[in-house]
Amino acid sequence: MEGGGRRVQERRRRREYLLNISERLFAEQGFFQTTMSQIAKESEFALATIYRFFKSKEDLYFTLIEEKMEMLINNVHEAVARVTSSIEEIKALIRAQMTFFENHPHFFKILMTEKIDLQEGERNSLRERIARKYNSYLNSISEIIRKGIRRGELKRMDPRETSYTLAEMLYTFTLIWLSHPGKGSLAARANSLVELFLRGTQQ
Amino acid sequence: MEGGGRRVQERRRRREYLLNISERLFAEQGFFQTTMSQIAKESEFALATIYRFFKSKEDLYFTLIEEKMEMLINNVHEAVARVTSSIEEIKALIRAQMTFFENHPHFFKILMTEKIDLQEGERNSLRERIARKYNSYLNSISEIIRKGIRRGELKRMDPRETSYTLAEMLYTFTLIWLSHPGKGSLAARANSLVELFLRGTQQ
DNA sequence: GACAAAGTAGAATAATCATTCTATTATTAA
DNA sequence: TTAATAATAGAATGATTATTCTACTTTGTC
Repeated sequence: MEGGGRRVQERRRRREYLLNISERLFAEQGFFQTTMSQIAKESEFALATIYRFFKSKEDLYFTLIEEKMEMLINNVHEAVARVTSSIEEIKALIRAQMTFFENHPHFFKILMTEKIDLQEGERNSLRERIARKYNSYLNSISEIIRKGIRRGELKRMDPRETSYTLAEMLYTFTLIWLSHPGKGSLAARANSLVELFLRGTQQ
Repeated sequence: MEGGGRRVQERRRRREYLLNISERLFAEQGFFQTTMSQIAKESEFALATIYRFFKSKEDLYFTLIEEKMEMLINNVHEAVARVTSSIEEIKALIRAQMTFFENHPHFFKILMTEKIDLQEGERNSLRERIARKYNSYLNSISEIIRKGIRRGELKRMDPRETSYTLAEMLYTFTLIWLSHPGKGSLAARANSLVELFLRGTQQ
């Protein structure tokens, strides 16, 4: 990922920059309300230059989602691999994701926007690639839950339903935390979520 | 709501029909990919006729969301009013919503699409009206949670965070249930959700 | 039957964009 | 230096689409 001569590296840097600018605009305004000229203006690239990096607006959009999603999945995998018990795995999973979303709030917003379409199967082939990736991400959460049940650390319940719910709870906490900044640390919220997920709300 | 002469009633019926067709199209294709001509063709109304009922495409879109949201809120309020304990209120809330989404799956899809924008404050004044309504809906859930905590039926926790989470869990269960039809009854799923929310996942 | 209101078809309008094209200007490797 | 490669500005293209307009038809009311 780091290799290549200076030419190649600079090109990669520019591409990265373009992706970041686009990510912000897409997050703030949505796909259809963001125009290519806007991206050109804000990134200070010429319109034609953008098309040297990406085939189309859709290509740009889905590429940025795919690359960030890959980063997220890797982060989660690494964090989970460092611990052993299922409970610890769940905690690691939650913390890794919250940290990632904290550092990439624009991506979080885009992911929340796309989520519903990723679960249903849209015809768009670019979206399908991402949908597959998103599902593999959900499946890896399911796997953790399933293992927890097998080990007797968790109750017997539908692993898919439970893991999707965990993912959504996590999004909710992240959303609230992101939209009310400065109120306590991220880790504190992570612990509340773990509590809620493991032990529920009843007195 | 039922009054008016035949003229008025027929007009209302046509308006209703138009809203239903639009709802389906918006749910299937999203706001920007759905065109007014498409709505005209599918509803068998003339393009100009649609503009007799609604000022603009946005007006049509937001009106349909607002009216359905009002129905949802009313249903939930009525269901909750019939029981007394907090636990029963939560169960009633969950069942009422699931029933509603089961009967209005297109609205559910649209609501999931808009949710993220409703929580952040978009500039659009039509959307703001809905955002207010959506927040009052979330607040009424918060109120139930808060009361449960006060009564000692629920643990002490952040009521807003907890209630938003409950709403999201509910959406998740509904989404899974809707996309895998025929697998057991709705009520059964409602009970699983209640269990998960109240008692958590840990063995 | 005759006037008014509402509905219709379809063209006209006007704006917006994604994408491509052209001609010009750096930048680089040899 | 020089040929090639990439970047640029900005206009041209081509398509789409929300909205309005016009002229015509239906329907209901008196």
